[in-house]
Amino acid sequence: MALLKLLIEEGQITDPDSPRGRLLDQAAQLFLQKGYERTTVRDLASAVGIQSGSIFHHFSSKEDILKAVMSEALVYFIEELRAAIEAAQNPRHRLLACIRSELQFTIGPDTTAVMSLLISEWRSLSVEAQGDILHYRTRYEQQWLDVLNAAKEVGLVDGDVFVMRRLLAGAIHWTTTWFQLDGELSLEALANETLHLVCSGDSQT
Amino acid sequence: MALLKLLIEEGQITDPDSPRGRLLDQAAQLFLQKGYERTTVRDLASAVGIQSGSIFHHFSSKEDILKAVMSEALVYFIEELRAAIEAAQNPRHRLLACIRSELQFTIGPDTTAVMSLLISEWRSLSVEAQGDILHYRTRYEQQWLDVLNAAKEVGLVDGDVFVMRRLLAGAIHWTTTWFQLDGELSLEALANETLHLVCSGDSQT
Amino acid sequence: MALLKLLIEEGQITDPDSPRGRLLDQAAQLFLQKGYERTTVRDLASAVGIQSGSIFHHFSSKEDILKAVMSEALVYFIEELRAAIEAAQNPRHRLLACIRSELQFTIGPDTTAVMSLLISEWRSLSVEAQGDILHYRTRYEQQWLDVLNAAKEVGLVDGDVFVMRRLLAGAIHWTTTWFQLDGELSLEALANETLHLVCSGDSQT
Amino acid sequence: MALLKLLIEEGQITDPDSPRGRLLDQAAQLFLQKGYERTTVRDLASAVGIQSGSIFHHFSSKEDILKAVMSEALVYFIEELRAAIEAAQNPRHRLLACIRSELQFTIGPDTTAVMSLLISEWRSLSVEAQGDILHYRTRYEQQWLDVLNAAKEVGLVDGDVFVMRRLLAGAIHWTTTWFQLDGELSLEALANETLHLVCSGDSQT
DNA sequence: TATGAATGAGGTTTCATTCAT
DNA sequence: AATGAATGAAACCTCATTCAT
Repeated sequence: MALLKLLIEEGQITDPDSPRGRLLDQAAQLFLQKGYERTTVRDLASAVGIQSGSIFHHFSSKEDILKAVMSEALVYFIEELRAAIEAAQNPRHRLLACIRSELQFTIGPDTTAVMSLLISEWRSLSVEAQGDILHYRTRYEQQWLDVLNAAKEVGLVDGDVFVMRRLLAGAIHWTTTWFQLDGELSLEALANETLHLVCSGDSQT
Repeated sequence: MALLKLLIEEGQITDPDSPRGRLLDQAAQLFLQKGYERTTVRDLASAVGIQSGSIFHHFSSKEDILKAVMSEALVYFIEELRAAIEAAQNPRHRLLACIRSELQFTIGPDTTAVMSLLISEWRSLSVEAQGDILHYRTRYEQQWLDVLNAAKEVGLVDGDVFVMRRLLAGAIHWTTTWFQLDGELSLEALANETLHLVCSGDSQT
Repeated sequence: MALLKLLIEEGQITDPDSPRGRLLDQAAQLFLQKGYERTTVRDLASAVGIQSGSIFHHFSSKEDILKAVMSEALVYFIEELRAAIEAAQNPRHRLLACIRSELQFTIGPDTTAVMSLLISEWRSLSVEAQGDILHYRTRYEQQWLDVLNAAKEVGLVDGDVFVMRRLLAGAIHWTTTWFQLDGELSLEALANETLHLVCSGDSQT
Repeated sequence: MALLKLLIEEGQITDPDSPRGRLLDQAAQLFLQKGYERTTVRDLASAVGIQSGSIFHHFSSKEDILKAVMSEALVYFIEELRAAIEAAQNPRHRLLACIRSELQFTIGPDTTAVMSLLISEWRSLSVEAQGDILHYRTRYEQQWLDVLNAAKEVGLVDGDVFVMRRLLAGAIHWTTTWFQLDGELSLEALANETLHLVCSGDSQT
């Protein structure tokens, strides 16, 4: 939260109380609910309470909105992940922090829409736009790989770290289709269960 | 393959050499490549080499095509999964058979498009159509759950089987984003690696 | 009835038991019910129990069907009207015969659809086709005018016979919107009431 | 005229100088000339001088245009008829007022298209739309019936008023097919002639 | 900044008609 | 005579985007 405010102040993320920010929020919701293509600029405008023409004072095109949603989400995820990793004290905790953070992004109350969009609407971007966003994704993934490599070096996990990252990514992203935050399984428990997928670990230090 | 021919003869799956079948094949490819919404019926018609109006002799609407792609795929997956399970000789092999089959559907050369569509274009169906297709999905999932429950009874896996199925589903479906059939990792090796995610197994009987 | 058979034998009207005749019958029903434009060739084919392509063995176009329905109806109406006039014994009865006949065409059980079509779908004909059919209409109207002129000569009616014919035509055609054959008012009573519109007559000889 | 302006100011009828109003005017002309089905939205758009897509800013569908034409016409007819009846001083004059008004709607220069449409394109409305419009028609007809019943009470006419109304409606509507405003017969004379159809009148007070 | 009417390209779908079988 | 798949023009309608106000 504090981190989010900082990023807003720095101008890296749009203030959610500004018209542009409200637009981005609603866009994330609607794009996820109905899909990018099936969401019309009019839908979006009326969700925000403005006229459709007015949207183009804030964004140059509909795709520009999707790009902004994605890139701002990634900026935030990158920073949040960095902070979580830094706060952890050993390779195992750092790996758990990655898992917990990504689960949080995926199924936590505030970011679930944008996280899912990154995956579900990737093809809705033009090739050029994909290139722009890929930049951010690479930076995000690099942090995961660093943590996994470190875990491998101390024998916490073994096997191909690329494959491992991908199996984990799949398992985590998929939670969006079934996990209920208010269900019996807590996010923390799920994070632990997910950690066990890759490190059949013993003591939980 | 033999199974596929049987289903075609029984009329449960459209003959891929018929006009309707060619349409379904191309639709699966295009819907996956460009997305359902961004694929126009004109695209589809020209991919098959007919006029756009002619499509509506075979299907009553564009959505009807997507429904047919999905339901025929599921009919095939259900039968293929059943056969694979029946051919396996113990709970461990049956679970491996499930994993291998679903990996095969996901990244094997013939079915990858339709398997991915089932997930990526689910929201493109109207609610009614979703209900129709859900029928098939439920039958498919039930086979997985039966196998996982049997595995749990003999102590092969432990934990919540629903959660386990879902983590596995996520991991497997995600392979579509990264796995290369002609890469270093074989499908069989990946299946084994995936099995280890849930059963930290011992003897590989 | 006897007259109808005669006309069929003479080939002036298509035998209603032939495929062509069944097509014409159904066409009249459907064109009236749904309108010519909203009736598709497929509707028509399936009403008759054949395939849409087969219709074009009997008629060269959809409009050709409408033309045939109209011209055959007029051929029959002309002859029926002539017979009714000839059977009547004085100017008053001849006028009543005209009224009764036209009411019969309009609301009688067998001809109501085709009679209404002549009016409601007139604009659906191309200009050329209108010219063709107008021929028949003129012959039909001439018989009315002859009877009205004769009635005027004996002082039965007065005023402009053209105007009178048109007021009567309107009143009679309009019955199609409200008259119930099985209601309280008989067709004969309605004919008499209609006659009174133009000849405030006395004795009902 | 004054009445029309009032209704426009009240918002019950669209201002004919607004884009929507121009659209309605042209629609009435074209629907009558070519028929609703044969009039395309492009025809309509080009008659008004806009692009076909722009029509859908004003109406949600083509049928919506037809509905609006009909309901606005009826709103006007209802009010005009009411005013005409109120201005007349005795039952005979009130009946004449009804006849004259309806003749005016039918063959008068401004309303002839919409009046005819109400009859000729009724079947082009969906069943639901017919229900909506029927509302207005009923209110219009009730005024006629009230006047006819009052005329019957004072012995001006006799017979079934429903039948009488329908014979009159038929005769009046039919004038659209033959009456020429600039011909020998004046509208006033025709109104009187029509009145005589039902009340074989005496003194012409 | 905001509006909202207008654009115009392009989408899905319809349907009379053709023609090889 | 009949079939029914295919045609292809044209229908209604959608929607991102523009622009005068």
